[in-house]
Amino acid sequence: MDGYSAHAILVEKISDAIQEVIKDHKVEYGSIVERAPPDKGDLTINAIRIARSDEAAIKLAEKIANVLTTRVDLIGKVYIENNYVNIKVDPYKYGVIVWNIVSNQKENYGFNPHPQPKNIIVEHTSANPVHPLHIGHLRNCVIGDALARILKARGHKVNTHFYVDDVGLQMAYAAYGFEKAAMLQKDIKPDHYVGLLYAATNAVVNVYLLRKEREKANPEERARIDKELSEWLWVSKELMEKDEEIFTVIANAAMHEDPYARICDINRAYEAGEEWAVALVRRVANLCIDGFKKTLERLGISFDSWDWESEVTTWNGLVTEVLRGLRQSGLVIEKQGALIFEADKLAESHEIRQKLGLPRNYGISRLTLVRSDGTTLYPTRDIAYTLYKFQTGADKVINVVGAQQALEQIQVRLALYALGKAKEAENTIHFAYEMVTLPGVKMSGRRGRYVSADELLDEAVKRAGEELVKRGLELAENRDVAEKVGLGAVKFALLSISPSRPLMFSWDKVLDFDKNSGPFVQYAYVRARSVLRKAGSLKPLVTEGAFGEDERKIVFLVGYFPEVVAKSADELKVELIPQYLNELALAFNKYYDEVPILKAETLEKVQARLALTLMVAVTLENGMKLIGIEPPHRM
RNA sequence: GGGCCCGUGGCCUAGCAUGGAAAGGCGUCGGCCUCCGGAGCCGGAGUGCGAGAAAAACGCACGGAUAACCCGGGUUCAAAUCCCGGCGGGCCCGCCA
Repeated sequence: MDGYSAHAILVEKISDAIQEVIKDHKVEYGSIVERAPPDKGDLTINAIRIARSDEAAIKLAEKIANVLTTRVDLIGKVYIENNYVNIKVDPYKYGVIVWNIVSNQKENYGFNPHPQPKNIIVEHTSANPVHPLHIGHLRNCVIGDALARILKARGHKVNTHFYVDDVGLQMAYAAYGFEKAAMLQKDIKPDHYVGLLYAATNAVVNVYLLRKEREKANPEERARIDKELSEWLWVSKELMEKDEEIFTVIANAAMHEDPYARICDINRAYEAGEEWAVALVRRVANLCIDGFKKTLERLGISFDSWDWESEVTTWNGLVTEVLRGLRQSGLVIEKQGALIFEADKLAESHEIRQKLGLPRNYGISRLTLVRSDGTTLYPTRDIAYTLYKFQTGADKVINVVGAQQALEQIQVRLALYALGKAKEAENTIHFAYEMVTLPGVKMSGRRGRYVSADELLDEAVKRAGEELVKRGLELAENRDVAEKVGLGAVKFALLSISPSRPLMFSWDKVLDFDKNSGPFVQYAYVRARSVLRKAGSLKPLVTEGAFGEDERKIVFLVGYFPEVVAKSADELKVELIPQYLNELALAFNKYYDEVPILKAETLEKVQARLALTLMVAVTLENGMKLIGIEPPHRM
């Protein structure tokens, strides 16, 4: 059997058959054949949407129903309800097609190539190498990874990139801390170590700067400064409690010099590529990245490319080129030695707004490109980086970046326009996701306040292990199972909520083991595999009349999978996959409960049901892999 | 001050681009293992008082319970969905990233 999607074949047949009947009506929307709600069959056609009036809809529905019953052999039953034509597939005739495609595709089932595949770069995670990955990054990471996998399953050529933000003040802060405290030799995971250095330096320097500012401040300003100061003193206290030694060493060092001046010097020298600064900064950054890689490896997430900001934007002169181009655009002004890009002016153009999909009144502000001391700012380098991505051959660039950065992402695209890179601007997509918030506290890397990804994963695996023990499995022999289940729970939870929705973190939400969860899907999969194992030498086989009404829903759902992949990829909706998997798992669990598989009355029935079970197992497995969840063999 | 995102049963989450039957889960109550793995499956929707042997029905009281689209307008045959105006929560408007 050719083809990747039985569902597509089915829908095409239905559409062809009803062409004649609906040709007098103007159909303004994409698909007239939709999925039906539960208990209304498999597919549905809304006659009123086509006919536009009640009486016409009734007649039209009848005509459609007639045509479908007589002309589409894959359909088993058609009935009209409230102006809807509800359709049930013929479980056997349609099931054979689904079975053939699944049998051919096997571990690739779900692969559903786009007619025009593209070269796509997915940039995600891209955490600053100054602290460990925390829950927010984890949301980014898990979404980005799944997105890349899904786009590949849609036939696109995908490259994942991690942008290492090694240029900028934040890096210099961490480097300063490292310079002062390197001799301490802490025995902790390197990124956590760097995180402590970074937070301690931030606290020390902020207190230093605020005190200095306070001396020359007038009374009103003092009130504000005192407030900030007391907050940073509180942060300092927290950090002292975490690691007194680190904090003290950095605080002492800062008493004998101007720490901020030193930090700015590190920043300037690093950007200029001076050897001493490069050695210092790279040591810290690499320490942190070693830590990232450990976490990522555990998550089963890897990158095709690690792009060092310093290399791909600064030292190679690309950012200088960008600045030259922007100056020529006439949209750059100079103010006290700093360069400012008038993004707001460019955004006045209706045409550009439209092309970039900006809402009419979206407020755009100016963007400082270069500081008075000649160093560049993050968005400036980001413009260069975006160009760099296209230079490597990408048709499309997807940036998985927090929604807080929406304005910056738009400014970058406006800058591309100013540079005459309209195509690049239009093919740069900000895939925004909302923050993960902790109840009560505000997460902040600078303040050392975060729940790290490592802690979260440890806790998840620990809880999964406890569940295993409850079910009589020895933990010692099942560490890998606990790992898969724990991580599966976390990933599923992070993926099933739309990225546009803010996520209030809670252990219960992220570590769910009930329905609508990673473990639930894994469990259904394990059951299916277990049945197949028990079948021994009995092979799955589909013979005449193999599937009946009992199998209909599952046959339909399995056939629908490649459609979900296509939709998920084309609309960049990762959450469709976990939703689908939950639905299939639910349907299979029900089937498992109600219908005997190995004890079916005839050999043919047993083999047919094994075939169904195999299809479910393959689909669940492939679906889980699409979102980076590992299917366990037992649990 | 301007802008962006979010607001769906007690709680969490789909649905909104393309208007047309509001879908899952959690919780709660009650069932289902001589069966292939129970991390499962199926079903239900309140409480108190009165009279009464008891149940149903009934009456009274409280409640969101044939339980939900933040509120108010508008467009439409039709609005959770589109438009306008509010409200609530988050975020952004930096010579931070």
